[in-house]
Amino acid sequence: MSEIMEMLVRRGFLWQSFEIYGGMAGFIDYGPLGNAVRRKLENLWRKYFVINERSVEIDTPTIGVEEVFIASGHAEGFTDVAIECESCGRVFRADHYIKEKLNIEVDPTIERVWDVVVEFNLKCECGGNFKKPFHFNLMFETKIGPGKGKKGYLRPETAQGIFIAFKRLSNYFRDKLPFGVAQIGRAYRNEISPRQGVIRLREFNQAELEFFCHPGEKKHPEFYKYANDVVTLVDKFDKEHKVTLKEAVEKGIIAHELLAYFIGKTRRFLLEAGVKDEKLRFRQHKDDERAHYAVDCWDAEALTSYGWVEIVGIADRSDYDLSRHTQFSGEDLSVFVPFKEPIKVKRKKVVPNLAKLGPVYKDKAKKIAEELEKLENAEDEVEVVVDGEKIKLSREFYEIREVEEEVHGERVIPHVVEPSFGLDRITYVLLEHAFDKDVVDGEERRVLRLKRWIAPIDVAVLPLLSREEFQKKALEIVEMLRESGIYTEYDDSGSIGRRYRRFDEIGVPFCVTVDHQTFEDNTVTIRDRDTTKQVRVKVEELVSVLKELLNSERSIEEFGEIFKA
RNA sequence: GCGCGGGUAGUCUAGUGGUAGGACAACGGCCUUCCGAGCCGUUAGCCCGGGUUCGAAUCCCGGCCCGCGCACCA
Repeated sequence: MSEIMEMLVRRGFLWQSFEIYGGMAGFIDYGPLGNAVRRKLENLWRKYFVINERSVEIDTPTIGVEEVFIASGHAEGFTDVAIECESCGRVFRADHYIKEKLNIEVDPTIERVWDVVVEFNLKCECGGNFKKPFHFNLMFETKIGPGKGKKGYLRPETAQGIFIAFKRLSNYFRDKLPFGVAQIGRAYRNEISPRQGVIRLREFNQAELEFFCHPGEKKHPEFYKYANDVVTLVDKFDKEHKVTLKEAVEKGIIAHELLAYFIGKTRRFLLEAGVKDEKLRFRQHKDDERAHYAVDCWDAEALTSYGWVEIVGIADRSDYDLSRHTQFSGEDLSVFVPFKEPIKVKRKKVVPNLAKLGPVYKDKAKKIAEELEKLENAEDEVEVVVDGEKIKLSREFYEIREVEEEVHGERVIPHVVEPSFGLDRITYVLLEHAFDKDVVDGEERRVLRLKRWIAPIDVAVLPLLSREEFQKKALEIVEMLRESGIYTEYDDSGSIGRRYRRFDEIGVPFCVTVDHQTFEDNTVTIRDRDTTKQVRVKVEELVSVLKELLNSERSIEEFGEIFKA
């Protein structure tokens, strides 16, 4: 295990789930410290992608009924079977491969595919033999209700819950595009081989924003905020660019402004959380790498000990999901978009001649007229269907007129741009990027240089000596800090140096020490995790000073004289 | 899912068939005027199951987990 993972497990950030039963790959527990970091990260995400966006946050079930994933495309081929070559290792979708090579339609079951492979002695393109076929759908299946139950799946992304509820959400926004809907929650993928610590999990935390826009207006009014940010981009041809987002859009590296906006916003978010700028890049998916729903996709990637790791995916899903759910549910998921000015449109209109229709068709004449009016255009003879009866009408029963009409808007299926964040991976990246060593008084020190605001514990209060009067005073200060909402720990075990190291290792930004001078002038020292320097401040000012320090990256030296013991 | 290598206290590690040992950490005490000090004491371990054997941490089989490579990652 890497040094950082060893520390994270030992000190209570996270560990493997189900340990006492032997563990299970792909699941982790967040311990006291890791949970605090992830929660704080979630709140920062809310600040960026909900509060400071035209967005709302919802919460939908983690189990979805089968229909959802048939429509979304996730279940497609859940009975599909894959075959893997034992010499070159390539994997094929079995039914497709058999159709292509043998022109045989085969039931996609492991048994049938294997029969065919054996019977026809089917080989890989490289000449190698195939191993026994296996299923490759990665969704967890479940049954809803007793008995046979209804088939459901654990969601592989939070996004579908948003698309399903689109009509309600659009109504909430009074059908005004653009708008965003966010969801933070768990998602599940039954990975074949979870690896790399927390990087690939079977149950993981996502924060997703679905930002719905007019297909012709993939822009954002606040793009100017990030337009001049210089970002590292790797395009789908593996070409690296260090350019401003404005240039990237102008040069066509990024397809449109809205994607560029979210790349910029994502970058600012990650930097504020503590991802190192020099270890961050945005990489465009290659054409064969994109998910079935995406037309363009940029990943934020962070450099870690595992290499470059995808931590955010920013995809243009176009109208894929809403169209599919329209098609499968029969509900109209389009939005009426009014034009700024009604436009006048000339078109041909079929006008029934009731004076002729009436005498001939009697009581059916009215219905025939209604059908005629629905027609877009007409030749010299048309056929309409009334009450199941086909009726041919010649030109004398209607006129074709060129008319000018006012059109006030159009119905569009919105497109959606989706920034999707893997919170577990980001949390890990923050911890790894913060993990550091330096030398203090000739001895190596491990220190977790988290941004102050995201540290799981704000302050540790330490009596210099484990004597009763020191402990009593320190505990009074602990109570004072806790009452003011500062997450405070107390520790009187071991020498002062040992305790400083303990809190350095888990990233506590400040230690407050009660020493002899405290009893003379009611002052304590504040020690800075990153520099190990100390300043002396009055106990009365401690809360306000600490709050200011915790909400900024200001130096402790602004708040008191440097104290040298 | 395939191949290779691993799994001994909280962590790191010694132990190739015969009483499971150490270091660090943690906890209690003594000491102690600021950066992993010292002394005394305490807690705590052979991944799980089966087999071979008088006897298994050790050898064999299966499983689980971890690392690396391949594949997968919608």
